[in-house]
Amino acid sequence: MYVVIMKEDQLHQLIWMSRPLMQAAEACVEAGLVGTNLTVRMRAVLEMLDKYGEQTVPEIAARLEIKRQYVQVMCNETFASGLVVQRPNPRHKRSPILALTDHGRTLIEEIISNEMKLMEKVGANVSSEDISTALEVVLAVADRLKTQAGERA
Amino acid sequence: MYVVIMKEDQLHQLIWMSRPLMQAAEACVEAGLVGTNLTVRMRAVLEMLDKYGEQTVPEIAARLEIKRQYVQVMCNETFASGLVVQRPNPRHKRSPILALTDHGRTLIEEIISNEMKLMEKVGANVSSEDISTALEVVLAVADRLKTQAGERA
DNA sequence: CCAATATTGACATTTATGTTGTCATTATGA
DNA sequence: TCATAATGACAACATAAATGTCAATATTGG
Repeated sequence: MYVVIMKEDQLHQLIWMSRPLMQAAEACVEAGLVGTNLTVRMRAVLEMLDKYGEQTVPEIAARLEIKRQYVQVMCNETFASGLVVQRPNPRHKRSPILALTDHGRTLIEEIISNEMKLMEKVGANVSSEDISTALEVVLAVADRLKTQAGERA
Repeated sequence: MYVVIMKEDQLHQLIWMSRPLMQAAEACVEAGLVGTNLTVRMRAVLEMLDKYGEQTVPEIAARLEIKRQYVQVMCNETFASGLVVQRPNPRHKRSPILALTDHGRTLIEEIISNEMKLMEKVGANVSSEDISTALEVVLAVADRLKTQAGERA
């Protein structure tokens, strides 16, 4: 007898795998941070600055989709570490632009480079095509779910 | 000029989509619980009982991969709601087996059925094949990441 | 059968990751 | 210029979960 696994069941399963996936990913990131004096949230700030360039606290908050008040705390910590400098913001005098120092850039790029090496291992026996497909699916599904969640709220 | 997006970058992106995906999914689940007097964690307990049959608190904890002490709290709440009964456990006298009441079963199956309807919407323009592929990729990646995280710790 | 060991429920404390609310201080823009 | 918005700073709260501990059983190897 065939057991037909319906599309909806698979989608449900896919979506609920996101939690263990995230937890495993965070555990790996955390492991990669040992010895750097960085916390996961400081790493997140550095990553945003490296990926999208220098920016203000509210901008980072928008990208991370978490409240600016909390991002403020994260950024203050990161600033205190000396990996980031505050530069005057021509667009808003009270809100400095955060930028990586050389040390900060070197550090975050090294961390991300190590994470990429981990990605090589993790994706070793999965084809590029399948990863592309998976990414497309997940992006589409996340987008739809967000819309739905927004509508119901 | 072509911009070649490397496999590793896509995998990295896929993995980090798990956070927003999870958040959107949880928001949808929460929205579906309005009017039921259920919390998200009570729903999780009911789902485990519906999916894997009657079981004890430590068993549920193992499946959810969270500490038994917290699952105990979740289960006590659920028990208090009357959606679950405690049955004597022949294998361990201090640890009763939790089982859904008829009302509990009806309720959780209705909730999940509604979630499945949401899945239909969300997956409307994604093919079954692509969803299968995505699920396989995500399962494989999560598994590998867990192994990695375990090894480093 | 009994002693050593493990399991479980119950409870208290602590931590991590945020959210929400508020205030004073600027900035901005009509 | 004046109403409104944005920002940083701070406090309070919420939630999910980990951690530690205890007493009461249960289980199991000798």
